[in-house]
Amino acid sequence: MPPGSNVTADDVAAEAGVSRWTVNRAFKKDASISARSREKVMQAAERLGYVPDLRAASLASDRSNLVALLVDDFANPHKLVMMERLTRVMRREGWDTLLVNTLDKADAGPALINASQRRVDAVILIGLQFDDEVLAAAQHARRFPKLLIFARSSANPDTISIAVDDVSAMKEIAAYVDARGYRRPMFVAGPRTSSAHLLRKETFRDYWIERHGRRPDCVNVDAYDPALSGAAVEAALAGRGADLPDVLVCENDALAIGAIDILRHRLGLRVPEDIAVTGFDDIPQADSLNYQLTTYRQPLTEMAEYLVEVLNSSETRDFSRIFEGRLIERASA
Amino acid sequence: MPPGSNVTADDVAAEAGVSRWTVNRAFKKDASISARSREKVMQAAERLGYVPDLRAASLASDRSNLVALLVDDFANPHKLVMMERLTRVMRREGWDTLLVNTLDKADAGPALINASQRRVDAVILIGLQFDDEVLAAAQHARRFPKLLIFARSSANPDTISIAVDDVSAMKEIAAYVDARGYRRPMFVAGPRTSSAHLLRKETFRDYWIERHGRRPDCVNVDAYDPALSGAAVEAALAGRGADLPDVLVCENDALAIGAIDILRHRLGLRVPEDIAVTGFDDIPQADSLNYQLTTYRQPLTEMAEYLVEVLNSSETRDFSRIFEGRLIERASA
DNA sequence: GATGAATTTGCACGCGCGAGCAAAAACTTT
DNA sequence: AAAGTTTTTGCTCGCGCGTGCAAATTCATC
Repeated sequence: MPPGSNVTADDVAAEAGVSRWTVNRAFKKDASISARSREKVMQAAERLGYVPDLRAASLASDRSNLVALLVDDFANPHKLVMMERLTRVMRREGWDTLLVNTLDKADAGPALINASQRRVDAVILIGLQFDDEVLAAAQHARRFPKLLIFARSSANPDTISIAVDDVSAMKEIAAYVDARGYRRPMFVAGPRTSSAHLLRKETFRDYWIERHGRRPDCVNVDAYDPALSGAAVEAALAGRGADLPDVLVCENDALAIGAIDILRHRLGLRVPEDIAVTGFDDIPQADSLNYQLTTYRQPLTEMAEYLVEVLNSSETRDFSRIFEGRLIERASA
Repeated sequence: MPPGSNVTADDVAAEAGVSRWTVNRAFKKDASISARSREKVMQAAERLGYVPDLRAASLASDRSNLVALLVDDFANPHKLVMMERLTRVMRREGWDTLLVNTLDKADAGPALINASQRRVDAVILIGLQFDDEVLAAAQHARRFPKLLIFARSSANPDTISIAVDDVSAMKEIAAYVDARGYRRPMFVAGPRTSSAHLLRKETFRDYWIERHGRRPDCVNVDAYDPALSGAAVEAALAGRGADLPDVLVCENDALAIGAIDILRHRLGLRVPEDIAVTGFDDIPQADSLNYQLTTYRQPLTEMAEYLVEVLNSSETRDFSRIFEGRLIERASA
């Protein structure tokens, strides 16, 4: 079947002895059509190898059932987990996913325009949030789609955020670390982008200041990349002699894993005996024998299902919602 | 800008004082248009927030510039690397990516139909290949797109395979292991799917039989998932007492990493002193301090660039091509 | 079997843009 | 400045389907 020869609904209509509209109705979920003619149509379609053209459908109906997934951070294994969960749930509900690699920070705007040209119904950011400039670009885009932030909280009223409560989650981690008797924590933070991104770090800091009157040490990493995290931690600990922290509280698992590798293999320290480590996300590796990382799990499936609800809804209210995660206690802290 | 109000090329044309066709030409890369009117159009477009509608363009031109990326194996970290590389290169050249989660084996057919409804110009499989049944479904699909296999060789004449030479790569690994003096290898293989998939395993086996007259042990894992790999290796080694292999030759890094974790943390063995391990793919973790995995690297960027060439070409010859990879020697073997 | 209600089917029109050609405009050449 | 050449612009028609309504058919009821 060469690319040129397109079977259209008209062909199927002729084959089945019905009108073109009946053919297309046969492929709609709950269209007004009798079982008998649907059957006839389906058989004819099968014979001819017909499948409806979603481009045309989308053009005519002004709904694409397509969402853009913007990802800028492929070094973080958690992205893979989130992609899997999202695409699985979305596909089941008839939503397709446009994967857009936001090459770098400056590229977020063009990436958004790119998606906009396909007339996506929504744009999803996973694990990060829109810069204000990007948001402005989005608003300017001719067809302003829903802007969803998955697995990150955001205070921006123009976006819908589906995430766990960073504040209460981090408080739980802090309380856990505190209760375990650790007294010299160091926070390992990811890249500093805008506003709410710092929530976890600030929450931990505030907690510690309130309880112990001291501001915990902190190290910043430029990306959620285990290799970079390791390097940053090593640099931070170099030259401190015996004055080491007793626990590294990491903004997420990607950072934690890089830190653990460095502690063990470069600094010759044991985890958790010499330095404990906590993460966030509960990526698959966190549960591996090698890391046994104490971390915090978000209910991703539940969140993904809610996200699809939001996609399916035509209301325009603010759908932002906070989910309950839970601390996963393992050997690393 | 509410969803209903669409700015079309006509609006921009009026604003700029030109015809609609001039507007659309202004957005085409090398269209026949004067610099002056393109400038006029672009400014008008900017003012109105206009971006061309790719659905309509695709409908009219019969080219979508969209490819479907079928992924079924989100447990393998290498998928993330390949996705990044592919989307990066493709986007630069104006190709968008539809990420299709092939939920399970039986779902490959429906996934293909799904993609076909968006009239993708090509379907890419990464790291696995089409089952024969799926291929049949694809052929049946009304618009038969290019079928590409990325990072796996395939003998099927209807598909285009872009990969390294599994046979020579595995021979190189085998020779390396052999030269290092290992004599009791065990091959850790991934899921058995069709035909060429077994290439690595068979190549290693044949090499070993030829050189040493013995058939190496082998363990099969149901998916490229470190956790499953660990379990399978543990089961295979249980009850063998001191009769252990001296090297695990793994079909890829995902399997190797799971194996290493088990060897170290469950069986109390050292890598490579007690048992060495080799992988395939050179995923980021292979280079981590923790694993230092000897593995085989494919030239992914080069391969992705070639893939885009294939996409851009309108010829129909067989574009399959073999690339040169190289052995990355690290501490694990 | 006639009547009204409910279901099913058919259709005019439009979604936004591209191919390919003809008309117009802008340059060259003599 | 006229004629020829090249570049630029405008336009007809069609891509395949959805919306919303009217016509036709089927079903239920008495």
